[in-house]
Amino acid sequence: MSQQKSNKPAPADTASVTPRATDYAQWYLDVIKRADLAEHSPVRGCMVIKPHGYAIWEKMQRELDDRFKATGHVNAYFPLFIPLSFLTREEQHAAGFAKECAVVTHHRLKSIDGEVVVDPESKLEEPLVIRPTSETIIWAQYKSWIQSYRDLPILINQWANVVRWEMRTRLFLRTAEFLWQEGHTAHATEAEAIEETARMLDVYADFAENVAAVPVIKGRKTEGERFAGALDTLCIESMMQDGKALQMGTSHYLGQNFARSSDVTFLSKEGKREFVYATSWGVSTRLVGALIMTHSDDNGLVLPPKLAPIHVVVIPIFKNDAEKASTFAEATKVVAELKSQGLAVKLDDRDGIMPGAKYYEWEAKGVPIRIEIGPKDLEKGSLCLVRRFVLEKEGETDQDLRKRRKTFLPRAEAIASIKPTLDTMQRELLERARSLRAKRSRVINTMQEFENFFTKEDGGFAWVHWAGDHDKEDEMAKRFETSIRCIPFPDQLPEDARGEGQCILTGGPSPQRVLMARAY
RNA sequence: CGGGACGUAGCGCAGUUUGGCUAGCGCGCUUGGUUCGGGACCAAGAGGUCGCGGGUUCAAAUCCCGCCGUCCCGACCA
Repeated sequence: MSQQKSNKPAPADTASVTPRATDYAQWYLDVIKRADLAEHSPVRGCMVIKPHGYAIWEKMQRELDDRFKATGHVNAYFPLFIPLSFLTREEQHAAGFAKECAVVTHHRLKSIDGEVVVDPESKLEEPLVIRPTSETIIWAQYKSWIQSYRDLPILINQWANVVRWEMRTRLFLRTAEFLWQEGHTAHATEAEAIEETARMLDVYADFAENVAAVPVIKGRKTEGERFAGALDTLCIESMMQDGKALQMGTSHYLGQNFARSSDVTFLSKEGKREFVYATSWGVSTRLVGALIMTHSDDNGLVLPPKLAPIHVVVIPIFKNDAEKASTFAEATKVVAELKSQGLAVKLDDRDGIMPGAKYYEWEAKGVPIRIEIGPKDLEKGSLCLVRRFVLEKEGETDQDLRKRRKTFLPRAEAIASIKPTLDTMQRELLERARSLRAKRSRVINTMQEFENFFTKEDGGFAWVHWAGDHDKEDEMAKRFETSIRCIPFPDQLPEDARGEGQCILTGGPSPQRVLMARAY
């Protein structure tokens, strides 16, 4: 954890790779700032996503969008404003979002004595809610699109912003306005909709693990944590470096609730009039927060290569004009060769900045590989490759770690090694996150163990048998600040956590363990 | 929305208790020179509605009132 006295961070030598939980919130903000990802806007609870942060989100969008297309979905766009009466059609849904809605009530301003105010004359007949999610407005539209089973399924995704007026906000994790994608599908049968719900959860899990290198537990929310208006909410849960859980994505089976409240019916093959079955699913810019809290270290952001807007940064090193000319010439060539391999490469040709300063800067931004090109490399026909991170070895000092990140290779070999190295880094990040999660996961059989785990020890993921009801869940939440993150699918349980047992609270029979943890 | 802390140059802060000279410091920025393989140095320079509004006073960054914002802790949550 770097203690910053000025805006110059502590030297990397003093850094530890896994930040301590107590300072975690501060560390998190520090990484965001140093990586230049985002900042608070003067607008209440809102975030400005800066170019580097947005570039990462764009990479995520593309990876997700490709997967949506591959599973037959198409993109569309629906309005930002939801008439109040639409939102309240589905009772539970409205109740769930009631406390966090921004509402537009007027449509005009007026100048009174040189001061611009809301014109009271311009009051809307019906208030417009700024979408906290789009189920209601989309289903109002689907009504006119669906008459026959031949119109189904509708498999639509929307990339949009939504607003939820949260009391307390944190950059990327919870902001008043956030960017996301929301899929809204309509089906003729229950089975098809349920299948879609599971399919999209798998898409999210695939993205999380194979692109973001964030290992996830797939499971089902308890009744209390279920999406407002859904019959079933599936989710992926991941563990951050401080042991807390983060919900990374949800996929809801909505049954016929929204079809019923918007009166969307169709004629089946058999000529029967039925309500349409629905799903919705979404992930948000919170994923960027997950990325930061899963991989980064005290030197700043660490990006999985698949989400890195820049794969390689090339830094020429020189002492005089002659050296500058020769190293730049070589650097330019190297950049071109790497680009022709389809890599995103940046040449840092800024003048008057010490090479060391550049190293720190690009490391803070999470660029996976740095290539240094100096006179010695030109002489030897070699390149100096430095990886953003390598897997730590037991008892290794920061100095050793740093040395091990650096390799000198003959030029051709170096250039050929970039892609495989990126692949390795991608794999190792997932591996590292998995092993951290394993270290902080515990099969727990008694309340005493549970209490120790979350009060005396650092806590993490607790696998416990649970048969308590809703109130008992709240009780646990009050006592330990933990919640049931999900009821995992059976194949998601660690080997030693499988099978039936007794509830740690009531002693009643429990068919399987659930995942309990503190959460963001 | 409740409890706490804070708001002074792009960033980090001192100054506020006890009102008083032209509002300071470090980093960053600009220019020139020397530097350049892990955060350079010297010199000169630019940069301020002291969060906003009102009040007290000969005089307010400093005292009083109101508002706004940020962070931390609760309740709410992707």
